[in-house]
Amino acid sequence: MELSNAEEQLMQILWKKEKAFMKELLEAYPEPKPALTTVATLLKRMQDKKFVDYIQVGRSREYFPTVSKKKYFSKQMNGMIRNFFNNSTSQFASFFTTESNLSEEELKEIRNLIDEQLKKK
Amino acid sequence: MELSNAEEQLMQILWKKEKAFMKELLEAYPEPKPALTTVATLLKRMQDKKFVDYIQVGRSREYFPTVSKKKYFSKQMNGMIRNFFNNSTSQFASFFTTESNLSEEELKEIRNLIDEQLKKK
DNA sequence: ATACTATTTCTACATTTGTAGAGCAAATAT
DNA sequence: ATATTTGCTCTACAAATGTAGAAATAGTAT
Repeated sequence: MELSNAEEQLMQILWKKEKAFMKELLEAYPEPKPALTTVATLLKRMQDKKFVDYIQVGRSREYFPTVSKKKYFSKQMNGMIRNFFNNSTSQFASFFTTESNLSEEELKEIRNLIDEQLKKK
Repeated sequence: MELSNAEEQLMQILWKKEKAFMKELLEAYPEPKPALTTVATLLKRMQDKKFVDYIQVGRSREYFPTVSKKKYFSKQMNGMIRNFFNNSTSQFASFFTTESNLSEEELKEIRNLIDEQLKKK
């Protein structure tokens, strides 16, 4: 089961905070903030989908993500690469390299990263 | 307005074919194929959303995408980069370079592409 | 002309999603 | 102890989505 948009937005907040109480989540929302019950509903659905869990701290719950941002992101990326590049990661990389309008500095920086990766091989 | 999942799947077919008649679209679907009317509904909604149009060819319609795959893809990518990398394309590239498990050959290939890009600057 | 075929459009309906009120339980302030 | 606050669960409801039947349309084969 995937996250809906509203759920993903809340996930972003949770990932940023790593863990948080209801109150903090609400505070983290930009205006116009949703009703507390709206967030509660989203949290519950996210728990059902196994993306969020909590620990009871005193009488309140501290929520936290059970799926790392990195892992979630990777899954999303793989989905896109599958759909748009026939599952070829390098084909995606090519497209990205030539179409993303990176600056000279950025390109150099990435080349350095690639060199480092290559060293490890 | 964004495309829903079912709509996006149909878009992929349309992008691949560039243009197609109803019959061809249906054929392109993997089993189990949806009902023809389901595809018709999706097409109509996609027309409303301005992602698809058609030309009348004789008595039948030849559908085609009005948004290129490239453009659509870029928009999706930008959304992800915005949400996951605080809008930093190079930060995304770093992550991708180090986390994507590209092979040595692929990394070299990409480095070459980057070099070519740099030459243009 | 008549029947058959291939859409198209309308309508329908179950799910999922976005949003939030009502009611309730528990902690806190007075 | 009583009122107030916090936040959880239940319930609700509109909008979006996935899916498709029924009816209308318009060529095509006979």
